[in-house]
Amino acid sequence: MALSRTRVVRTARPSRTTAEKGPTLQAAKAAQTRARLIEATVRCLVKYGYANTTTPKVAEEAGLSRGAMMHHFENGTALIKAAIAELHDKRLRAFRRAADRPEHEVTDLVETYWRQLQKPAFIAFHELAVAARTDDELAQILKPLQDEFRQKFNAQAEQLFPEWGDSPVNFSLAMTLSQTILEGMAISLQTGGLDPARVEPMLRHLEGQISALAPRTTR
Amino acid sequence: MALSRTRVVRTARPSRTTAEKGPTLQAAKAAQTRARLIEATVRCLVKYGYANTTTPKVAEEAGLSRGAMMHHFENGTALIKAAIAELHDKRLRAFRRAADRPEHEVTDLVETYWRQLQKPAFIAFHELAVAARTDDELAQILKPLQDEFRQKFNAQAEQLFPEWGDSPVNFSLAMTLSQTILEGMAISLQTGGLDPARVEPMLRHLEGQISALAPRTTR
DNA sequence: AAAAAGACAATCATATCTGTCTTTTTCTGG
DNA sequence: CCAGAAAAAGACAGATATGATTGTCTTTTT
Repeated sequence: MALSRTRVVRTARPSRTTAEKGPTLQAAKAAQTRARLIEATVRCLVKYGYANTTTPKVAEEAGLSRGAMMHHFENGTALIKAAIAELHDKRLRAFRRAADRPEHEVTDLVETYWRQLQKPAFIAFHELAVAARTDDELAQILKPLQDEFRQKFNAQAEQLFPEWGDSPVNFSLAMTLSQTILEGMAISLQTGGLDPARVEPMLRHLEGQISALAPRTTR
Repeated sequence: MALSRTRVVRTARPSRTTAEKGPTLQAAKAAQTRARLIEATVRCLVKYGYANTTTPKVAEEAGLSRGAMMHHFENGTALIKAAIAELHDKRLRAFRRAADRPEHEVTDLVETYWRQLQKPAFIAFHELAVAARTDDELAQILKPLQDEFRQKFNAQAEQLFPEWGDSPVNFSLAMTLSQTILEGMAISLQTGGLDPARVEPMLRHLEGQISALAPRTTR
């Protein structure tokens, strides 16, 4: 996609006259089309990778003409930004949903996050993260979101297992361990050719490690 | 770079008549130029990423004209292939060199591989691995090499610490654990925004884990 | 010294992506 | 029912990468 090659200072579409009248009606369908375009963008990120996610490809994936697409997102950059926001919200939403479940085993953290990482959203996110390494503009968008995610990840875990508050060192280690192993496996599974048979043993080992690091072994 | 868009069946350069006479001549300078181009390619992979590693960029990085470059590597694909082979050999060489050291602590494996992963070669390799996910041709080149590396990695470790031969389950786990954690950290350090302060504790924890998995705790 | 081969440089033609602009179609509300 | 705005489609020009071609100079080889 190669974020923004030109820096045009176009005024954002004025739309809806000056009188911000009724909340809206028919134009709510526009939101649906925007959502469709965003989903298509994510699909393209997974199928073609960031570099080959071009505006024609996204339009085709969404079943729309490129012109129509540019009507909803004036820029290819705007599309990527919207997709990133959507991806980020989805990750946080899925996490909060999982945290609301009644039962809370210490090792649930592992299983829940691992399931997360199996979804296309993570592949798309990693694709963006890799691209951001050599794309400053992308990096500036992504970096804060990554930090926020890790922070909320830890906050969620801390809230879920308050008994860990006494040993922050162990907690920090358990978090980094979980994130590194699980994300590392997810990436290796896609790119590095990690043997899928090795996944289960690793998950169990990680669970054992976390239990060992926990102040009170819950099981 | 977008590996090979056209499939030309060009005959390989005949060169040096039929009589394979003198083994060398002054045209060994060509090899030097080829090496320079390959190094430039790796540098570009690190600086610009795979997608933005274009033939003009490589030529510029090497201080050569694009035409001259195309003389040594008829294809952009050929250049990438050569760079991959070089990267692979370098990884294996560095590993064998480390294995030849006199002292062999169990945890040396961790330190050695971690040092490996800090070098640009790994960044370049990961850049290629990610691109290969959505590029079949690249994947076909890379996959066998990745498998070979992991196999030799394990073989090296097995040879270095023969006492592990008795418990293959633990050995397998230790290997996967090491590779996943170290590679995961290296990637997160570049893309995911892993806090560098977390690296040291993780290394020590991993070393502890490996020692615990070893049949005889060497220390 | 002549001829052949290699190294290097410059240019051309094609394809694709990008952003912008113009035109057509489809509503929606007075 | 019809003017007007939003949505959709299409057309266009600028930029860039790629492979191929051509030409020049240097270094071997004969």
